Amino acid sequence: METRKKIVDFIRGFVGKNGFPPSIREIQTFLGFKSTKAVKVHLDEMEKMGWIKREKGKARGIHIDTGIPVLGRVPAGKPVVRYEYVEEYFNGKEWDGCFLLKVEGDSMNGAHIIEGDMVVVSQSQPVSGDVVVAMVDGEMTIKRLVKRQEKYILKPENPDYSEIEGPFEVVGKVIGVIRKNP
Amino acid sequence: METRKKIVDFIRGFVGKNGFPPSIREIQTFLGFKSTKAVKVHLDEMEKMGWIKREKGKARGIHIDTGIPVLGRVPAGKPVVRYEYVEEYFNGKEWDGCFLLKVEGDSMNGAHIIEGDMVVVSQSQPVSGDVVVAMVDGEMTIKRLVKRQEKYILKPENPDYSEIEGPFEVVGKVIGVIRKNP
DNA sequence: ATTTTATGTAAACAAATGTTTACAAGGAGG
DNA sequence: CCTCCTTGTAAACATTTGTTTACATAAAAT
Repeated sequence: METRKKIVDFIRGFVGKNGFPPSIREIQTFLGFKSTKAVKVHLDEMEKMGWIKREKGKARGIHIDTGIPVLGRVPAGKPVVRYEYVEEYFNGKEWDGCFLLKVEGDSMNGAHIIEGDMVVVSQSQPVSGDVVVAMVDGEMTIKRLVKRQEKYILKPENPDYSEIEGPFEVVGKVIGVIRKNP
Repeated sequence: METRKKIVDFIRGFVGKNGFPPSIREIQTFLGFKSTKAVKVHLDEMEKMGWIKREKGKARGIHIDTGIPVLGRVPAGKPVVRYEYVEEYFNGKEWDGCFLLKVEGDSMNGAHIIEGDMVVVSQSQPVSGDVVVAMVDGEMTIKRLVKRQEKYILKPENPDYSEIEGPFEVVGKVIGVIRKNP
């Protein structure tokens, strides 16, 4: 494989495993080089090409996209993860500052949110139509917030459940769903 | 806030923002300290308590759980992210080596996988009953793999679609689902 | 009151790590 | 053949960064 591809792979793996990027000498060792210079030249080039970003002078100051590669349409054949085709990585960065809540019960089945799912909750102001987490009688519940006749109500997506008009407090807005073993 | 809580918060934020952990001196500056010693003592203590892990001697060698905090049942009131209550962080590490595919169409609605979802695909051997990604006629599709009369077929969860018996190749197993704006 | 402990300052020290300079081997192209 | 470019070696150099030693201060414990 081409040296620079090897390097990005190595960095990505290293970060995934250790939580921090490798030093230049660690990359050197991985490549089997006998000097740091060649590695530095490669990194400089890779930075120029936008493959990585760096904090000049800082130890292990490499920024790299991490996360799960999002594959679009792969030109024929099995979609093997080839970084040439990856335009995007999913790493949950858009969910910074949020928290997860595990879903119990089936009241949101209609919205395709099922028991065992984890919902990503953002503590931002929801609007009518949003799925929200609300406190009702000291219990947390996930429902859709709907404005009806100048009043907000909680509407389950499952017709077996009834609407909640009575006092509730919106905790946050559901901006994502994670399911672990479908 | 207590100093050590401040430190974990800072490290977590720093890693989230920069992709690598802070140096001791950067933590020192954040805390407004005038010496690195106090920080080191705190880090030593935090390591002993299992809050963090470290690679001795390595620059920025701090390991810390990152990701989105998973809140269980919070004792009354709004679930504010207080690290005391967090036992778990979601960071997608269990999905290492997988890739994501965007779902088009509604053939998996019955399994609560809908258009726009991203499925996490593992290239491991699926068994009957698993949701899989398969190639049919050069097109990728998501269906449930079912064994029927000693033969494997692809079964959509949506009754509007028909089963596929004819030649197909299983690409991988769907082991997770991510939905961005429910 | 005295000791102990926790926490921090001050100043060096040593190791890890990024950077630079000088040079060599090999291939591409004129 | 010769030059240019790429890629790598070799050896320092400079900065960043973890570690250590000696001491100060305040609160808690005895």
